[in-house]
Amino acid sequence: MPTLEDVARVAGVSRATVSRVVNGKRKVAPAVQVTVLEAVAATGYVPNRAARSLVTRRTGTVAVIVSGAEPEPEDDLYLPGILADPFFGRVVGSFVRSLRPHDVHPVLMVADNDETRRQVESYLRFGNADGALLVTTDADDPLIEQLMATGRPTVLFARPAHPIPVSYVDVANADGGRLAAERLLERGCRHPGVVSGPLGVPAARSRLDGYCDALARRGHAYVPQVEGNFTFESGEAAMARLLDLAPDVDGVFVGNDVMAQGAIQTLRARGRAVPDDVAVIGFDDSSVGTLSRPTLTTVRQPVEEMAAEMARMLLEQVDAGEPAVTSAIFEPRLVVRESA
Amino acid sequence: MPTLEDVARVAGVSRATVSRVVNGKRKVAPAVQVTVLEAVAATGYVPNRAARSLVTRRTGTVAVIVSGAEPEPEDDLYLPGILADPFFGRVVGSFVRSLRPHDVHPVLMVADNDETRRQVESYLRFGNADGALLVTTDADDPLIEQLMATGRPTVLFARPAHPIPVSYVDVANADGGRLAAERLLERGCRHPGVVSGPLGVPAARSRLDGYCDALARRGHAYVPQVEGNFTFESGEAAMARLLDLAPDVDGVFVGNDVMAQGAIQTLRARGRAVPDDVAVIGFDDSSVGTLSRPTLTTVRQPVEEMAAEMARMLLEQVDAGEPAVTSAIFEPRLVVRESA
DNA sequence: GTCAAGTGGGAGAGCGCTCTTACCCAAGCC
DNA sequence: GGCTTGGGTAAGAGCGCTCTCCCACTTGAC
Repeated sequence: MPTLEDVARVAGVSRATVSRVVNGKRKVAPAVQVTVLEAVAATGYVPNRAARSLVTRRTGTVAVIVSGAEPEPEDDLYLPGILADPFFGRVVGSFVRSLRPHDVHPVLMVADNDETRRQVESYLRFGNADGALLVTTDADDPLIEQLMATGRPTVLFARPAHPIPVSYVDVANADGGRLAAERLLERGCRHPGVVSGPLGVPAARSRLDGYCDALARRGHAYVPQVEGNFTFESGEAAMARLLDLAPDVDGVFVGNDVMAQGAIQTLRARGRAVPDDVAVIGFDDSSVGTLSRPTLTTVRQPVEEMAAEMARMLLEQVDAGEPAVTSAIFEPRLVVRESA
Repeated sequence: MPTLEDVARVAGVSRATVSRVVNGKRKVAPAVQVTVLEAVAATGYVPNRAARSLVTRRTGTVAVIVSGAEPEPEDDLYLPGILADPFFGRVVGSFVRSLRPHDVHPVLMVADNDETRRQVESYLRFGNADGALLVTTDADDPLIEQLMATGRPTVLFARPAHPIPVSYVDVANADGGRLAAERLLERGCRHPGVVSGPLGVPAARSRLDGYCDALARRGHAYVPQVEGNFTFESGEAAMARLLDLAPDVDGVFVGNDVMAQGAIQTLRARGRAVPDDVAVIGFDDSSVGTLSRPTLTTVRQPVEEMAAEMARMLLEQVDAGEPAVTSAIFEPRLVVRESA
């Protein structure tokens, strides 16, 4: 494995000069630069990350932390639900793509209990990664505070539940609700209803509020509303309750796609055609929406763009050498398919 | 940040002794050991990975490589399909869990074209990771050979298409086909058919063969058979062809769950009740199977266990200091739900 | 022509760790 | 009693890199 020393010898200059050329730090005479570059090519030199990291205090890696409540020991699957969600892969894939051009690599960590949270914190505190990208299912995850305490740059996916000086990206959830409302009205729905996510989750609340606001502006003072918990089964059950509450409902906005599938199932079971009798709009544009019929009209978060922005923010902070507090909010988009 | 030096000073011994205690390499007098351990606790010392890695030539990280054909620039999603598959998260989550107790961390890399494959190879070749865990959708991925060439330990998920001296884990695909056949016969199916995956894919072929073999043993000399390509749409289309080919079919084994969803959709559209008129069995136990009605009976790969075994194999090879060639085959399990 | 300022390159000191070598000292042996 | 033996510790040499001096040289102004 060739070292700086080897390159220096071949190029007939000192180690320091080679280092300067490789890192482009200080001015080097063009002629020397060419010689060095040739020597690098000739020897096949690649900098040793460990050695560089030892002196620069930079690792060239960032931690991608997947966090959330401890999983239930259901079946033989012992992982936080988010890992089994296609959303996870989309986010992570986008991270990889965004970091690669900067020669930064993501180290994956899972934090699902106090012990693992502590490990993650210590990993960062001791400089094993230059920063953290946190994807958590829990808007007031204790890990957020712990990461702040390490002093490393950190960027979250989704706004934290409580005000904390930390960077994040998020989608304009309320606007998503508004898009759904407008679409339903446009289709001619006269009796819109809603199946919201758990109202303790800020995102779920915003989607609901945006939806109801938009409807109120068009004269719908009262919107029958039931609450689910983002699972298929809760979607089935919530839809059943909604039908009991408002039998004449002809359009439903559902807090996420998985629940929307459940809702459609209930509608089918009760003999209501989708979208002709009842139109359904989901949220997320997860792949389940295209793997069933009717295909699901949904509100899409630009997940890949959001993840790319997280990476960009983080690298900026890492370069600056200290955490900053910024945010970016992305506009959701209505993806019209068959269900509404 | 405390260093070995600091600990040594507090404990009143030399750096070397502290190092010995921390790494448990050579015998140290019990009394001294206690003193050192106390000093470690008092200072909050944690070894610096970069410094250690510089001298040991070990990084304490392994590359988790997701590979496959270059994705189509469809919509604004530019990622290999596998990343958006829940399967990916299950595998990766299991890696993290298995590596963590050994203080090894996974670095995620995506290789989807020649350029990125080259980068991954170079990353490993230059010792930035101690080994590689490869999850590829392409059984004769060129990356396999490239990884072998780096001389780093490598373990694959799924047997490579061509004989190559490399370690892998796999599921007994043929046994999965057999399980499906037995289940259908047990239900009383008289006219079993099959929608296979692409026959160029070894796993798809084995599933088909296992299924047909088991049926042949029970007198079903001829099994109507059509081919799909693992997508929902191809499942819909293949099922339609199968119905045309064999209108009396009353049980179908489908090469994966996503196609099975498509098949069920076609059956429903043609007025065949599932499972009463036609029973359907999928393969994978992906989450889509529980997000629709009827829920899908399927053949489950023990993905988490398989991934854990990959990690175990890799660590063993890393410890041994050189690649080895071993394999482990896991038995699939039938998960009986509503569709068969 | 002289001197100050500016520019490019070299020397060398570490970064924090491991590991080999050498040393010390107590116990065992003839 | 002097010697070996061997466990246990200290000393110090790097691992490959960056970065801060510092020196040599060029340039421009007076």
